[in-house]
Amino acid sequence: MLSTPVHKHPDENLDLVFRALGDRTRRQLLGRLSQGSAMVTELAEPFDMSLPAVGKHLRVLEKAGLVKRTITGRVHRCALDATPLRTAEDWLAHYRVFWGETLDALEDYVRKDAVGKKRTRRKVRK
Amino acid sequence: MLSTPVHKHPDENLDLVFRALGDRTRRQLLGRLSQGSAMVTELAEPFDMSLPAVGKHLRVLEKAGLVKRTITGRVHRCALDATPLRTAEDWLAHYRVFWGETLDALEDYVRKDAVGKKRTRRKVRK
DNA sequence: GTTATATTAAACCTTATGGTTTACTATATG
DNA sequence: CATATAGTAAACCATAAGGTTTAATATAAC
Repeated sequence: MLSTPVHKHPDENLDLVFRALGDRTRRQLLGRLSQGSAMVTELAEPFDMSLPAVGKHLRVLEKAGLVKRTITGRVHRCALDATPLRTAEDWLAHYRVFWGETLDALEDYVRKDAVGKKRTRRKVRK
Repeated sequence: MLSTPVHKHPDENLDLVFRALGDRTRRQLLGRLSQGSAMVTELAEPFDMSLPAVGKHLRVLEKAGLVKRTITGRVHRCALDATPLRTAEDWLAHYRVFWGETLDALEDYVRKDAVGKKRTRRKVRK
């Protein structure tokens, strides 16, 4: 199965996602995938690294839920699934307050949140 | 020195930050620090883990630039520095487009993409 | 049916991680 | 001075990560 891993601890998911992002190669793979799905060989081509190595990276991304693959015959087509990144960003959002041009950022956040959840606009207190 | 690590590759910084975030304990430490600075013993107290272990986690966070410490006598006071998180969020921001109830976002993306690549509109496969 | 292609599996290596315990150092405090 | 306190250092251990190479597997193409 392995399609969308659901974890007991919600944090476990964050572990997987952040750790998956903690590698340049994997971030590049995601970057590539953000422009469209691709088969493993295609994905591996730009890297100075063996195919199995890239395969492993893809599995890490898959386990983090960031990549979905569809097997058709002998070709595995990989596609980006960004939803876990949203969880990551949600976690980061708590810290936005601490890094600066906070008024804009906060407004931004509120706006997005309001749109996303169809919630009555809250006051920005502070 | 070690105060603010500057890395040759900007990506190296992202590696450190994301990897630092990829551990529950360290995220909890950041959470604690987000409510105010604290000395190492205080930080270690809630964890079922030896003091040196927490010390190591703190050093990981420090190397990622997420924690700053000021030594006064024998006590090391640790404080959150969230600026690297901003970098992380900036990276993530590129993917916001992919996780939304994305009509706006998608439109946004398509517009930007069209401008950027002068490419014929692709199908949104799903 | 044979060969080429796409991909994983397995075995292996090296270094990193996350934890422990047992020193050790330095600063407070009685 | 003697001792408690705050913290790191060092040595050690098990497992995970990131890579390699050499099979092995399955599908496609000739």
